[in-house]
Amino acid sequence: MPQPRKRATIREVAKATGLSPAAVSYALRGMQVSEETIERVRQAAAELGYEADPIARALASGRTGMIGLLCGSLEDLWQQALAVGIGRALKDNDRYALILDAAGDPAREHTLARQLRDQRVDALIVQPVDPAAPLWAELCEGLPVVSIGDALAGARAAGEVVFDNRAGVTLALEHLRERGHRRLAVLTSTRASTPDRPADVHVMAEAGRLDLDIELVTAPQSPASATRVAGEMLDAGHRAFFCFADSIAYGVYAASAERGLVIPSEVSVMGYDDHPMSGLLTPGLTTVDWDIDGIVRAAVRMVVAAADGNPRRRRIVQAPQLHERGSVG
Amino acid sequence: MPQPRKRATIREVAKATGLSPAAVSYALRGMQVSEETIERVRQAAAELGYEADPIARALASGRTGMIGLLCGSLEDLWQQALAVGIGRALKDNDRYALILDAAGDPAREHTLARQLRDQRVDALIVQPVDPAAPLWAELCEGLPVVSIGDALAGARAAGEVVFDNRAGVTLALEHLRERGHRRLAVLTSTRASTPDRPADVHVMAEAGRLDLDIELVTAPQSPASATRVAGEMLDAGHRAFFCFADSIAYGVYAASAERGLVIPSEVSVMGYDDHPMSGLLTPGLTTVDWDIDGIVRAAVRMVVAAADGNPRRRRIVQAPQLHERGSVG
DNA sequence: ACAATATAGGTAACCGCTCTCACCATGGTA
DNA sequence: TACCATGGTGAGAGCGGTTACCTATATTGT
Repeated sequence: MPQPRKRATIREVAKATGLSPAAVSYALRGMQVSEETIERVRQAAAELGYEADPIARALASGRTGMIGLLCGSLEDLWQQALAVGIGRALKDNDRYALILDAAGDPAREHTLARQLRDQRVDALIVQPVDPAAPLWAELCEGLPVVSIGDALAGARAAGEVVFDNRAGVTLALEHLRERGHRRLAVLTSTRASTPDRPADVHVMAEAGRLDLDIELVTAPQSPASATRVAGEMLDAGHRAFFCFADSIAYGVYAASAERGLVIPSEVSVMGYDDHPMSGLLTPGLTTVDWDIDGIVRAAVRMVVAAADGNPRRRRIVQAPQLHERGSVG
Repeated sequence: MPQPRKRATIREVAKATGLSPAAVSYALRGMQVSEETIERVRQAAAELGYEADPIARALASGRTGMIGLLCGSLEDLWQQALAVGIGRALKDNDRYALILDAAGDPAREHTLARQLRDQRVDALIVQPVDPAAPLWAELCEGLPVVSIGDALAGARAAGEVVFDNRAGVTLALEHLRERGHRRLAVLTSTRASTPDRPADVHVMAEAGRLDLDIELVTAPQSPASATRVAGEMLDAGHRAFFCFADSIAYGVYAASAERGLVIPSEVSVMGYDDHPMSGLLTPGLTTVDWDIDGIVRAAVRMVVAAADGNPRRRRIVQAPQLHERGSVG
């Protein structure tokens, strides 16, 4: 049984002002009515404590004013930072975000994405776990989608901020090579879990080019669980790491400390993504930096434009930058 | 203009099965209809690709199945961890969370809380910025609210997981005192920003009891900005810190490193909240631990029960624990 | 065999708002 | 004087479900 809603409805406001509900609706949104009527309605609404019901509004108009944000995996600190940044930026645009977490699971991503569409979000920002899913093509029909990270395969996205991961990988591997590391442990995250894992493929290709001896392992993104994997690699004799997320690199720090190994003299660590924390560690984590503020701004600008009905349909390719801080010896 | 929704409606399913819309509605929710009919409806729904529209459902029933999560300030890493944990735990309960961020602003908290209510969330978890706001009393009428952190003043909450901050403060200050620190810089967070800041008051009281010389400063919760404040205190000669959030403590680490000061031999740092990262630093951050998993479990259990209509109305007082890791010399 | 009770499903009134469309004053134009 | 834009306004039909209430039919008790 619906709980007793004591709130005023638009009909009561109509009655109070002697207007029709329709007129009130228009007045409150400042359309098609005279200034005088608007003022009268405002007054009455304030007195009755009337506020339009967003659910009813959504049902009738098909719009909500909300923007969906579907994160790939909030376990990753960088993605957390991204989500928080986007939330704040949207707030500055008088929009508000509905944040959901796919938890790295393509099936869940599928479910939640449709759920957001059904919630009538005006637009969607997504950091796809599986950018190749047919889902996206379906979703992009009738809902502006802005993707961050990878481009959506075969879908007409309303905007894309893609990371040039090939360049990022090259940057990282070349840096490690220059510093004299030939044998590397590469800890990839579950985030790059597209079917064929293009980033991993590129890692292998670059390894060939640079004459590197690589062991590739999948690690969970949470620092705590990454510590275990990192420990195993250290015990196996690895001393140089390329981690596909800064939060994984934190695990290498912890595992090294546990074993009394010093970074960077004994162990070298390279991160990826540049989380705000990375500069605070000792030594600072050398990492590949994606300009998180720029990404946030670009994505938000695109999504707001799209939600307002004028999509830019632009693709911005984000170039990586090597941020050297001293964790590679 | 509402975009063309090509989706099947309940009426189409009714037509296809030769039943009334009502019967279909019941069947899909497994009430009042025969097994056979249910199966028939399922079949037809699957064929038509029918899925109930959550908005329409919410409008008619006043329920959504969603649980609102209103965070005090997602800038704080600990609160991020809490939010992620709650999100996952709710997922395990087949519930899904709508996450919003008050950004430490009471006014925003006010707006968003009402917005969540208007969104018809079945229940609300809140980490109040201002637990004394009259808002809560209003909200608790007709919506189960579970609060984490502080108790809601004058409101009938559906559950409370309160932190015994007095005990936590005492624990921290006594530890620092035992280790021989008499002059302390206390960096409080904006999180405890209730009008009278009870935690701060207690700090001063305990300082008196323990004969401590305290300087109390407000610091932003983001590590990067906390670094600046910490630096100023270091430059002013402070060498012992009590930080009211681990993320602030990270700032002390960074500021110390910048100045070539070594923790714990030259600088002592005490945190508060035990973020997952804190164990990964070198040295590990000594902090006051709140058993985040326990909090998540308790809050989620309460909120799910309340959303299902059987509120427990319990108050759990969370006891702090000193987690010594070596950052206090 | 007949009243009493379940049980399945139909009817129709909502939920609170938006939006199309028809209507009605105006005042300017032919 | 008749005619047409013009722009404010009201009526009413949805939006896509849910639910209280009611009617048949099947089941049960005596």
